[in-house]
Amino acid sequence: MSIKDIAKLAGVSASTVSRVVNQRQYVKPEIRERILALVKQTGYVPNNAARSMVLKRTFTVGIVIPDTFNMFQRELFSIIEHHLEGFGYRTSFFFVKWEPESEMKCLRKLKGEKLDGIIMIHEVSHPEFYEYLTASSLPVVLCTFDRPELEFLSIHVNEEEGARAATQHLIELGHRRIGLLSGSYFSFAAQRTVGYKAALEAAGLAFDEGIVERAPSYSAEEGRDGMRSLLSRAKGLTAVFAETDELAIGAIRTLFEAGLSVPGDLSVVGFDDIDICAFLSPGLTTVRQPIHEMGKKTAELMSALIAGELAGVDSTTFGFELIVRESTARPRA
Amino acid sequence: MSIKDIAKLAGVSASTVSRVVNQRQYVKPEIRERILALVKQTGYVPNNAARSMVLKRTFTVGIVIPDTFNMFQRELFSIIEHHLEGFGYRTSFFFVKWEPESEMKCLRKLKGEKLDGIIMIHEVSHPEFYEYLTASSLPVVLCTFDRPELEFLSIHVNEEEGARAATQHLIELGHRRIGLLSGSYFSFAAQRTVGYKAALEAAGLAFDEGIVERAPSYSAEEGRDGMRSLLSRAKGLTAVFAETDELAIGAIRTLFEAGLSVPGDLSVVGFDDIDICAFLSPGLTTVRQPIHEMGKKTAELMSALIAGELAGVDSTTFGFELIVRESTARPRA
DNA sequence: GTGAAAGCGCTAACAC
DNA sequence: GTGTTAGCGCTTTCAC
Repeated sequence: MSIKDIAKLAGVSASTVSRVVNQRQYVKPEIRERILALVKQTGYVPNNAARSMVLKRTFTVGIVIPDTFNMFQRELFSIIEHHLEGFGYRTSFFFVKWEPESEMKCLRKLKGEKLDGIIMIHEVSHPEFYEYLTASSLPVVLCTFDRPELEFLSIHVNEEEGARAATQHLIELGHRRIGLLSGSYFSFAAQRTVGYKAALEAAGLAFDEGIVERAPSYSAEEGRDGMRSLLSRAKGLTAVFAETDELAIGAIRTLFEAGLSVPGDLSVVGFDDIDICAFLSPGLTTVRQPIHEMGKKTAELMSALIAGELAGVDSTTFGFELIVRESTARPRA
Repeated sequence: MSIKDIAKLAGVSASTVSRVVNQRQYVKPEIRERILALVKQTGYVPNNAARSMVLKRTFTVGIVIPDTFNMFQRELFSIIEHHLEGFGYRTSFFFVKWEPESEMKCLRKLKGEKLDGIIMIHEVSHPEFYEYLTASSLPVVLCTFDRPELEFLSIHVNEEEGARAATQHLIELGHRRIGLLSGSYFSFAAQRTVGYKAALEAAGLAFDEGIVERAPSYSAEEGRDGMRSLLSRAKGLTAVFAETDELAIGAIRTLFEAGLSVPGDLSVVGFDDIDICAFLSPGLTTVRQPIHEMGKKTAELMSALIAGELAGVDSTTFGFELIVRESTARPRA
């Protein structure tokens, strides 16, 4: 079923069908109705490829996301997809591993799709990637991180302050020896670590590398292993700040295996507030990112960027919310 | 950067560039090298839209998935995506809500993309959807469910037997009053319920609607609420079989809130073995679907279907594995 | 109001 | 071996 078939059936030219389908002016109501009926009856849908060839745009936004995306990113991309759809854009996902070859492969795919814009929910390592993004002058929004030196618009939470608040919460409960479970690669890890240090410093507590564990990634598995390592070498901990909820979940698992109770023996705080946090037992105290607002804003920025409506378009740093559940308590006397 | 630009730079025709890019025969090595160098230097990537117009195929497989996809489905689609890529196919996701309008919108999108094949990780309700799939004679694979009456290829686990094994495990531990937390819409819920009943029957236990709760969906939230309802009206339960892990996680949350311990006061079994199960405290006893094999097989079937290599191509019912962790134990004496 | 014609970037059949 | 040509399905001038 092509536009020509519809035209033939309606006894008009393809141009007229195109006008009707794209809601243009200047079509006799009678003919419009006839065509609309035919479209409905045949189930005709225009071919996107042909359409984007002539329009030189695809109405598609690419979202680059780690192939091991976690629940936080999963929720985020659903939200972005939803809002983008509201603006009339389709969404295309590009899963990339933390490897230069995977990033370059992703870049090739990106180019082949002739996207209208690109949203990065993933920090890539290869400079060539960002160079292409800049050189292509494609609309780009970084979501959940920033590269201030690169002049891309960015949507993210105040990572440092969030981590500071999480750590301060533990300090206020009376904890003095607070372990840190951190990750690698992504800038938010470094920022959350800065916040952790700031809270310690403000309370007059010394930063101790001996109670810091830097995991290679951010999964529950890494959290479990990282906590094992921490437990074996860092004595006297009464609390742990894990830089993501999944690290926290893994850490709690290790404590469970060691026969330690949370928060009885150790308090644990996470970061992100993924859906599952509220359903764990005990519920996880964590730092909530305003994921809905962030996703909505990301889609709005992208839409404005594509439309060239640059008034009021700017990066936004969102506030966080400390969600106190049951995984934190005063240390045992 | 189009093929003509490259052709001009290389001093050859577009056809020659096309031959080189698509690795066809009959190009003088010297010219081939020149073009390859130019491609690399300019970062030229062919335009997919133009390519698929003339080839009349997109090298893209659509995956239809619920917009609220859970961790099991999330893992599954990553696996399928990975294998499909190995076969040279791109993947395009279509998120659909459990609403007729959403399904029809999805169908329109599907048509506009001119896909090479469609994988359903989601049972839709609208008959028109399946009718289109059949009428279009597009390769289709149903993954994680079946519609025997529809003649599509299907990849799924033996739901009934898995549920039977889960329930039998509880019975063997000595449980006699085993609640059921079920869901709606999807056929696996009904199948798992059948397995639950079969196990009861085999043990000479009566099926009691009074200890069955049917949630509207399958999230942890529904599990929490369903368990609340069950707890208030079904007295004397010593165990619960939840038809998905997420329902089980929510159920455990309710028990925690009620001051009941798992497995001390109640045993809980889930189904699917999503990643997080092993990291919960206590670890969740559950029925593991061979997700990697299922995803791989789905991609293989799709690839074979597209290539028209129909030898040995058939639906497969996979076996399961009962994973006993810490959420199940003998009932209190 | 409507149709004819051109062209988007690419590939394949055919000519040379 | 290589170039010329036609055409995929669509939209948009530009005539009429």
